[in-house]
Amino acid sequence: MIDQFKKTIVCLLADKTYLTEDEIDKCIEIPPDPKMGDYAFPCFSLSKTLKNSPNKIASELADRLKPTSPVSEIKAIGPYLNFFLDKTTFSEVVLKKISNEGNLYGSDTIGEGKTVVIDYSSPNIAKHLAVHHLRSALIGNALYNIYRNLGYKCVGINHLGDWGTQFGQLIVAYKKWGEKNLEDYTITDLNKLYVRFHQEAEKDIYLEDEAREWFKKLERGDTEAIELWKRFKDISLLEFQRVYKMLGIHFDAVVGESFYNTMVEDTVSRIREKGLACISDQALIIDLERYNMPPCLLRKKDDTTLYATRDIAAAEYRKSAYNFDKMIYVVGSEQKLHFKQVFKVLELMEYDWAGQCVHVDFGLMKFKDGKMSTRKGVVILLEDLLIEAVERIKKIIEEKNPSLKDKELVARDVGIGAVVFADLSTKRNKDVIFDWDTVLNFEGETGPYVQYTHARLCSILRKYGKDVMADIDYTLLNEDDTINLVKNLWQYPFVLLKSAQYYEPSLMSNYLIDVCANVNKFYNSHRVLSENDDLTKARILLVDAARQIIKNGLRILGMHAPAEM
RNA sequence: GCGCCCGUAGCUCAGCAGGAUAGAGCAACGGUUUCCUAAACCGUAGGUCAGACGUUCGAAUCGUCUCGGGCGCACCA
Repeated sequence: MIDQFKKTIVCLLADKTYLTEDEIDKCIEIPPDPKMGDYAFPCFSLSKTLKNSPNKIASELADRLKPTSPVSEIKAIGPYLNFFLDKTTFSEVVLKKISNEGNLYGSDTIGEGKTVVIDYSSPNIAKHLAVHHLRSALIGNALYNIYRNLGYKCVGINHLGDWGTQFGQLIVAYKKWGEKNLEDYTITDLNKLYVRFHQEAEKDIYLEDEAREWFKKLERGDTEAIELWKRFKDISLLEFQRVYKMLGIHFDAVVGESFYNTMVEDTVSRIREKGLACISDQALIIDLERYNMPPCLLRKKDDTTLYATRDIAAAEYRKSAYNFDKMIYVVGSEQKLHFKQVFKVLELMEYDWAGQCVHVDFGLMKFKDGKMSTRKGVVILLEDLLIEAVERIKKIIEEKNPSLKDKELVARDVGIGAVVFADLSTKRNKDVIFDWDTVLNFEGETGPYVQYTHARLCSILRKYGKDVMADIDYTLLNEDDTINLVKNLWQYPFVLLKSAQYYEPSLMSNYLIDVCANVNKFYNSHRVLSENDDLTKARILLVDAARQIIKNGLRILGMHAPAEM
């Protein structure tokens, strides 16, 4: 979607300057203070070519440009040429558009006919989903929603870590210390085995060799190994599913690394045929020294494959299965080098789609006193966190709104929403320190704040009880804070586009905070339902539009927007 | 050692394809409820944008270096 107001200004300027529309478009800014205007054109760059001071150029342009609707005034303020929109026309265009498009407002068609594959969550099996698994799942899920709203066909893939030496480790641990019948095992039991393996392996150096031996058996299809592995996987999936459901995370395909086991052979052959591979220290590698990278390992000296090998095979498979236009890997930044290597190998294999692969990385989640580690068993389980959040919300509901219906449901929406929003509200490349108080804070810039604002707006509309009409007297929406809110709502589609462009859901969560701050300011200083019918109608339309934007935005982030809370 | 990321208020963060006086929230203090949900709103206080140099009409934003923190660098994923 293009900003039609900005477009008008660009056209006006293109007519009176030497600059192209594109060049002007890039320069146009929004002034820091709305009193200065709605859009601004800085004249610094023109001052060089015109050999005149920017202030003078601005005032000369102000004289030469005639404001035409929707522009009501063009004024030079210092070196800036500032444009004022006619408030009435502006509000009418914006509010009518939102009213007409409703749930679809902000959607775009730029992605029509294109497919984007998104790989997210992708936890290792036999371990609990813990808080540090949140980021990949939530960022990936949000990107899925963002791209889908822009018209792309999305394929969400949960690339389970269900293959690798660690399953050799688990088999060894189970055979040595497994007490119960495997039927009765839970993920907690598996986790204990895993932790125990690493404890014992520090004392017994042969344990790792034994584990590698079992993984080799697994890769060759040994019945006992497969049997155990399958059970481990079933136990894990059952628990994962429960947490994904709570979080509202959706996948189109849950396909683990093991799935590519049969394809790895062919992948390796193709790489060898291209003459890319060589043997080094008995391992099969691709030397990447020319590209300033350490080698990419395809096969260990015991002949088993590594995750890089499987990632290459998976990429090939996904290209043939989905013919994507873009493939996004939502994986922590500690794997940056890995993906750089994998993408380079795809390029060396002469796949023209290698450039369509993107690693959307994100910072580590740590505790105050260090990194979370499943190996040491130092984690907070995701499910525990979610349950705790819901419990705390329940208490607050009892306190503030005891007569609320569907308390359980609302508590879930708000409690889980708080966790989701907290995670999505910092830029993804920053490391985050997990802190219960921060995640479970429900005041200020939080998920509950956004949901609460939405609920208040719904409440007004409920009390109003009539249909919302778009044919209102737009001159009534002329106060500063009202117009600011309308301007803010107008930005939604551009925020959505930018979130996609930068793979950055936090742009959306920060935008929603901004909208809600404006809504609450408006709410506190203007009475919506009043004796004045025309004014009521006008404000109701604005309330409904704001409600719609918040709802659309929350949906993008993967959150619910309860009508009451 | 080499490479990548981060460093903005006491804390958590926004602002970073250079632009007009560096913004929020939390915590602190003070105020707002006969009125649409006070999970809200308003106000006070809080800053050498890690530091230095450079590019520029202009730098929190770009470049170089230093310091501090994180991550990665061949048989784990």
